[in-house]
Amino acid sequence: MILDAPLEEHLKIIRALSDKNRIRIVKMLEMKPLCVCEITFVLGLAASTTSKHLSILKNAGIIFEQKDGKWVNYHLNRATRNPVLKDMLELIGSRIHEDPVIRSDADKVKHADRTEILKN
Amino acid sequence: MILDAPLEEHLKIIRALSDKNRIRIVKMLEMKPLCVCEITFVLGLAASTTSKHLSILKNAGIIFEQKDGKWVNYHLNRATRNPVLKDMLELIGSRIHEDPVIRSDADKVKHADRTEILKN
DNA sequence: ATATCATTTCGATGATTAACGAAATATAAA
DNA sequence: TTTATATTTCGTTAATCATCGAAATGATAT
Repeated sequence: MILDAPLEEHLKIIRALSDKNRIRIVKMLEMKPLCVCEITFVLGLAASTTSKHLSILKNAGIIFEQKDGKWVNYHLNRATRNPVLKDMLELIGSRIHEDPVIRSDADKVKHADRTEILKN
Repeated sequence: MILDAPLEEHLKIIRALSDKNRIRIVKMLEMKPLCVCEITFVLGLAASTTSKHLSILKNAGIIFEQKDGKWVNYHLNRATRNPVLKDMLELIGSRIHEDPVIRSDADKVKHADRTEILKN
């Protein structure tokens, strides 16, 4: 895809990643694909808010969705050919592991599956 | 500098670079140090607005200032030891040259010095 | 078909932010 | 010491944005 406004395309990606909750989502999806309800559970937001964040990330090409019946699973777009996105994902992937919020999120992702969430 | 909240520090840098005019500033400073009035001239903003953008970039460690009499020259912080900033500067530096806005800015930076600006 | 559950869309609200012009600050020139 | 110039600070305004809850949509299970 050749663009005549690379700056705008850069900004779309950078702005999508300029929000704390959206970075948390990306870090969670690094572990494995997750459905909206799992992400909502970990972030502690309203489902509609999570959905909005996901649409922003999807729109920037950072994640993609895969429907599975009632659920919509979101995946990190690791296979992107967009070099800017590639670089940004690498940056985020390699340098934020030790943050306490990210650690705590990772723990929740590990020990809570979608069936368990449904009980609450 | 060791941080206990790497996520917040990342966000400070990413958010500083999530604005079109601030990316334009960074791209201009890649060429050479510039004073506020030169940057203001190229961006076509109020001087106070430019000053605010510069303070955000400075606060994120992306640029630094050097006073020269009446003028304040801003420099790109190329020598940073912050790996996130290093990566972000590389990303912006290597991939946005062909944008028409950036090209036009570069042209203005090349052909207009601060003495010429003062005439307007 | 009806009820239930997951997700998205919509409309409203509060917070953040980019922008401006005017006033304050700082430095240099006359 | 005035005057002029460069920059920053301040207060305001308009736009953007994150958030919520309610309603709409889509899919499964009863």
